[in-house]
Amino acid sequence: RRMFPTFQVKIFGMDPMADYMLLMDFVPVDDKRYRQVAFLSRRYAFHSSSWLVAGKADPATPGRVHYHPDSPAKGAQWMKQIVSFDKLKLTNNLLDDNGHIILNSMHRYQPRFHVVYVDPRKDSEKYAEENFKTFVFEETRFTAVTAYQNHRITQLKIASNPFAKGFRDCDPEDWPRNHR
Amino acid sequence: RRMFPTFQVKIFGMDPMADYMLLMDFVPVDDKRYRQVAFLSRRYAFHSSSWLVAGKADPATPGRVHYHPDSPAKGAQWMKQIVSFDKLKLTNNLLDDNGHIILNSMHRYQPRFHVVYVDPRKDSEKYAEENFKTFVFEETRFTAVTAYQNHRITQLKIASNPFAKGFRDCDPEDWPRNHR
DNA sequence: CCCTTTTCACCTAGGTGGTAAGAT
DNA sequence: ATCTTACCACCTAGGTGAAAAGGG
Repeated sequence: RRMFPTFQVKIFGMDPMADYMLLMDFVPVDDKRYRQVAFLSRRYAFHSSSWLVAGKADPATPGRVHYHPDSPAKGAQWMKQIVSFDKLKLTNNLLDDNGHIILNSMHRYQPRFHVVYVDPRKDSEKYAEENFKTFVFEETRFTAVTAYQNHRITQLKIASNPFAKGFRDCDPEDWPRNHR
Repeated sequence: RRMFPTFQVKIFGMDPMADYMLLMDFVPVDDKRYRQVAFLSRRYAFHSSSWLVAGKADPATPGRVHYHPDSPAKGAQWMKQIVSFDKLKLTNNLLDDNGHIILNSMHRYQPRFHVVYVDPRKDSEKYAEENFKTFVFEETRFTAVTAYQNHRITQLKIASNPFAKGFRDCDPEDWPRNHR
């Protein structure tokens, strides 16, 4: 499924006339597997708001990368507006052949953003190191799940993802009019 | 609206490692404007199956071009499968600002297909002429209309365009089973 | 009369969380 | 008990010709 909210960046400082590839990958934050504990009251099940360490991380195949579908493009094009990775999809299927990013459920991940300068020189492979720059935003870390473990996350997504509009109690557009 | 059926080409003979831009444009077939004649019976209106010349063509602004959205891409990528221009859209709105191809209704057009080799040399502008090749398939000529003038064209489109499935009398998939 | 514009029901295509059943 | 899978109703987004209304 798609990652939501979408990873978005505003880019400055590129050479407007040069070509760049933009891509993302995901690295494990730690070597742990997590789990949730549910409290059972007489009538409802609640999930605790924090994660417990459940043991050592599951083995992972080498991480895939996701190229932004507009790659390659000129610096001017990338800088013109916010770059959105909304086509990026995550899966827990180790045998996936759709090119989606494979993550282990109940593990913590750090999204990474990479910029590759497309070097026009013939022996560009030699300069791979210097034509490559990685950006990490720690606030984008998350725990991968197959089902939401926290009701407030569910509500946040229902409220903000247009495709989940069918689960909203009331239309946010009407809120100022119908409520006070 | 989209052009349907879609213009599609199978490409051979490119340099697999070189970059190419693929694009289309439309040129008038002649300097004429056409019209239809309807026969009126007691109960129905019929259109004749041929076009009458109705005068000299309307003035036209310089034709726009449509770049295949995958451009630029490597020769290997273009040759791998049939290239389909299904995103190309036509309009009769002279003030269109969606980048669609502008055509005059009731005029005849010849689609053209162009291949541009992206020359890596610094002074590539000098070689523009030789890096450019145009292909014309006369069987793709058509008359632009705002409403279909021929019932068989309508039926052909309803039968073959998935988006018009709602107007089909019976599902072509079921045909061998439900009919004989 | 002939053609164009606008709106509409009906599709394709695909992204949501809910839910129930399944797995360990 | 905890997590995963498969399917579903309900959305977004947008491509169809029909039909009615409009224009010259």
